[in-house]
Amino acid sequence: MELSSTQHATPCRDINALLISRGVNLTRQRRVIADVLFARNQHITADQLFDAVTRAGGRVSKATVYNTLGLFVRKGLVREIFIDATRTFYDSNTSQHHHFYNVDTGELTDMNEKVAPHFIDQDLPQGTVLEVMDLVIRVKNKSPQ
Amino acid sequence: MELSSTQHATPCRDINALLISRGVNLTRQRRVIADVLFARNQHITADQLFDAVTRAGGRVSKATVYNTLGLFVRKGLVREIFIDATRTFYDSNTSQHHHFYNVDTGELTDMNEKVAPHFIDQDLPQGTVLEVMDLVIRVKNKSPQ
DNA sequence: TTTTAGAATTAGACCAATTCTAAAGTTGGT
DNA sequence: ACCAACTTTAGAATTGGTCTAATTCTAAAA
Repeated sequence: MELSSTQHATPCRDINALLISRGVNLTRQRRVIADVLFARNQHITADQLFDAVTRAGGRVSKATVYNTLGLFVRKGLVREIFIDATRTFYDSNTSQHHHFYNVDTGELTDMNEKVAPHFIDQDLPQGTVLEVMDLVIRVKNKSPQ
Repeated sequence: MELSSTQHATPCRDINALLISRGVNLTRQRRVIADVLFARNQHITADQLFDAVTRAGGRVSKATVYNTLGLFVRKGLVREIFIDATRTFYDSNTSQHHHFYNVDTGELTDMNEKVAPHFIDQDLPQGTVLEVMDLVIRVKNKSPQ
């Protein structure tokens, strides 16, 4: 176990336990991906995650990053946020919350609980149940007027 | 002006006026695209729109469909809805409303006004103004118990 | 330990949606 | 009619992501 740079002091044991508790089989690749991903709450693209994992010295292919993110989404470990056709983010914070997206800067930020809408999550279309509620408020920089 | 099939009895004059009023220069291609698009309220992909325009006898390239949709979005004539990395819909109804997306059927439907959330659209991040609020509630078919 | 079967990983081919390019065609103002 | 600016076009290129088939790993049994 050659984990040289210990810049993110994530308790390895906890992440292993987390993965196992969600029915994810452990592999070296999944561990290093999870280490980087869950080091902190963040919004990250598959590509950025691949870079981050690579920089952290974990040798993992891009396909595995995609596979693993897909798996983590299915297991409820991360949330997928579709911003547009070329921007899919993964949010390491799965608690129910919403987002601001700044179209000028490309920045994605969490919405304060207080600002978030209150919903009647009944009244869904006949014969359907809620999967996930995605609210993205697109904002732009105030023009310097 | 060889408009053979008049299946959608959209008043041509109104659509022309609409485009002009939004600062869109008129061309044959933009007219036929608008005719098909605004024939009714609908959620349509660029590809579906290309097919529909082609079926209606309007000879327009796919690049023009993309260009024109982009233009119409910028001019506030249609709304862009990003469902995932491979599904971008264009909504010919620009009035403020939200959507249900059925992940099983791929169906996108309008949310009833009464169900929609009520927002405080203040409290946006510092220095930003609202661009557009995108709420997509993803639902799935109720499993047959 | 070895074996084994299923699961996971990989590189690279592939795919679909979209954008780009540069040449040709339109348009509206004069 | 003429011109400059704008628009359209086909096809190439790009991008984000998925698929494939061969290889490697894992964990449990022998």
